[in-house]
Amino acid sequence: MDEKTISQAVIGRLPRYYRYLGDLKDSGIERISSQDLSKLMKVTASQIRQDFNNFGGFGQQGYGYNVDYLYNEIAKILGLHNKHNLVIVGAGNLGQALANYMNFERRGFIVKGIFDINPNLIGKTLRQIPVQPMENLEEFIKSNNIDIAVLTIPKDGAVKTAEILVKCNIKAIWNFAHVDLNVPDDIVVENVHLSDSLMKLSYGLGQRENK
Amino acid sequence: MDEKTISQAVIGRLPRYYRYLGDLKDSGIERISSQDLSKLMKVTASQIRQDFNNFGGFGQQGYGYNVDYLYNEIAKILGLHNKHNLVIVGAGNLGQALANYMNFERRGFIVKGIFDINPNLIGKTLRQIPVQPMENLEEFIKSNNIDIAVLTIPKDGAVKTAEILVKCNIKAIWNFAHVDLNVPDDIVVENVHLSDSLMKLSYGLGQRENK
DNA sequence: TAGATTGTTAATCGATTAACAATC
DNA sequence: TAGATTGTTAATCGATTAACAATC
Repeated sequence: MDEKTISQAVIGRLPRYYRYLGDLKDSGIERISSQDLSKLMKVTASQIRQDFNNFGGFGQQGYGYNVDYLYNEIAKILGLHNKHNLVIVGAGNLGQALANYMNFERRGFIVKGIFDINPNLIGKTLRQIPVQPMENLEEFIKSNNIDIAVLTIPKDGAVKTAEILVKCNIKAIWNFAHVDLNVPDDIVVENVHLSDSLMKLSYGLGQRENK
Repeated sequence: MDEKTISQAVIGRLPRYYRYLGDLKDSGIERISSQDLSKLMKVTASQIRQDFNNFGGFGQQGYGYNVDYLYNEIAKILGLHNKHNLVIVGAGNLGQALANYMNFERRGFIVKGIFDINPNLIGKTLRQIPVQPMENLEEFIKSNNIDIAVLTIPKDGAVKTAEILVKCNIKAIWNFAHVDLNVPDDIVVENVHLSDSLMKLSYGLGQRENK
């Protein structure tokens, strides 16, 4: 059941829809029209209807969209009901922050292992999980059914680690290193380039001054 | 000197160009053609030339682009030579991670203050900077020439804090909370929605299974 | 000068918005 | 039934790619 592929633009908007629908659900709102949602989210109603229709009609004429149903359908599209084992590579501040802050477990992402190169961190535990030395990574991924690696280490380490991950047939990499990883096409890579984001902010500040 | 406004698509690509040019510079490479850069970055040479021409011609026919010059011009466009004072609101793991990991100072972003609501954190220091209670925030921003607030607190706190920030005439907000902040147009907001990113990765994994 | 490569115009492609018929 | 609102087609807009003349 491989329907026509959906554009990245659409996929990129789904999490935001999901967030708003979750809020509506929490406020006990049962149904919403594309027009009302459009006002709330500051996008066009046309875009909302087009986006949802990529997946084949979640609404009903004259009624709108059922919030609960739509919320759930988007979760399905995004694969949020699936469970995935993951490892965090890099137990520094950022790795720790993600482990604590992301609520991975609640979202179906199970943190199975944490790895670091720094001997001072090894053996410490983060949310009950002991930090292991990098040498264990390859073996651990292979024998623990790990789908995802979160890379929260500096760029040189990240490139090297990515090579190991490829060897282990990792399925996805959530990459926080400031580098583009060169991995085969069938590995899902999602980049979070924080410094890129900060540079965009810097640009915005510059424009602001010019006015 | 307010030239025609540049599309977000172009601005969004500049940090990546900047990163690659920095690497080329570090490897001692002096000049590069759009074609060679295109191979390296996996974008079309046409796009590269179009992008740069938005700002008016950084290259030279028959030669290409001077790496050092281009690197510097992009830095200027992004406003990376400017200095900005900032505060971090939220001294939890993520706030700490950013303070340590982002190398703010090296990039012209000066961390002037750190704030938190948690009494256990107040008084502790992060890179020589004491964590202050939230009550001090408003006064501190006004009297310390703060341009940017980094929001690393949960969503309810973030919305409330944004209101305070607006009152203080903050110029920009780097928002890590999972919520869209509703602030006046002249405030630059750059969002980092980590959970959105993770959902996109989840979608990618789902697609992968279907093949 | 000849070769290389940009700057820039024109063509194409894709994404967004508008409009409206279908239908609840 | 009449009113509301979707699903979907058509029109518009903007971004990307291709092509080539200008020029170093």
